[in-house]
Amino acid sequence: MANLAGFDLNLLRVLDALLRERSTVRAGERLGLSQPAVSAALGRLRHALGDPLFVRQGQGMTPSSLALALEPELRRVLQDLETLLRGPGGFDPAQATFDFRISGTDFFSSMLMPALVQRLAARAPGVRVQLVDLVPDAYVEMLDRYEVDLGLIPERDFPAWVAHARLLTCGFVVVARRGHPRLASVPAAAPVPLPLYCALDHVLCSPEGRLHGLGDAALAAAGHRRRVVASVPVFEGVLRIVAQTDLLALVPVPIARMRATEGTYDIYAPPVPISPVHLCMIWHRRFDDDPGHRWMRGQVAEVLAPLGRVG
DNA sequence: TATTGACGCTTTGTCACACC
DNA sequence: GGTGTGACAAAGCGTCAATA
Repeated sequence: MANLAGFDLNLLRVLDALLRERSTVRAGERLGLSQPAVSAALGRLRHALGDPLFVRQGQGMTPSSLALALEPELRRVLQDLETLLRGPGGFDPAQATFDFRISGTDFFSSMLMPALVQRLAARAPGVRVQLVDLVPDAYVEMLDRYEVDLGLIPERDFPAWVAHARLLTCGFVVVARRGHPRLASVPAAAPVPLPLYCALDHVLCSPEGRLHGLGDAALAAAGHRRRVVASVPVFEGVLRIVAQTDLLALVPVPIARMRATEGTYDIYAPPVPISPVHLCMIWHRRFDDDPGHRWMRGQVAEVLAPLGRVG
């Protein structure tokens, strides 16, 4: 392995870009270098670390086991270096250049990303933001493994090393396709009669692929049950299914309202009270005082603030 | 003793091209 | 379509002497 005295630390940025892109062409684009420059840097990395690091496979580069093993620590070191070089309190969004990964459902793809991207373009053009799918039951671990910088999930208990802040409280409504034959006598926005609600089939959004959710718990508390016949991992899919079938769905108020003007479905109140969900952002405490991270948390909170308590 | 400028070597970049 | 390599150019860096 290399020693620090003779090692060019810029090579770590190249290794990071190669691990992210798995291609010398795309790594070059990410770094602002030509493909041959990345190839040469990879050659120097191979020599310094005594490992091939990447082997060519088809039209891309596959990392070696050593490259994969280095990845988490490499990200941490680069993050620390950025923080160090930025200096205390010296964060300037207009000059900042970093990537920020957020994990969340497609709720945030609709309710957060458009406004957030617009903000970044105006205030921090060098910052790139990525919304990545929630990996079921691994939200917290992804923070620890440097796979995401921020998680957007329903509030619950978190480990001590996870910091969190509540963003909004979100109620739920029932949606059904416009012209649903069984709901003709139910006025829009009125509660769906409980017997009818339980008699109809349902679709729900579950990134984990579950066939039960909040609605089932609320019904069970009232001594009733419904039949969920489908689940999809995104709300967009739920709304499309609702619009094209006789299924009902329970969806967050902001999502329902956002698409209501399209006229493909109507909105009703749930037949039983559904406890609102507190959505929060979570991050690793090692980023508590990171100026860039703190600034991004502020932007996310500000974008979602107008939704406030909905429903 | 610290700073500055000249000089030369080394490193790293791009371009063009061969190869897989 | 993508990677690796040779030729060449530019920039960076260390050394050394001159100077304040």
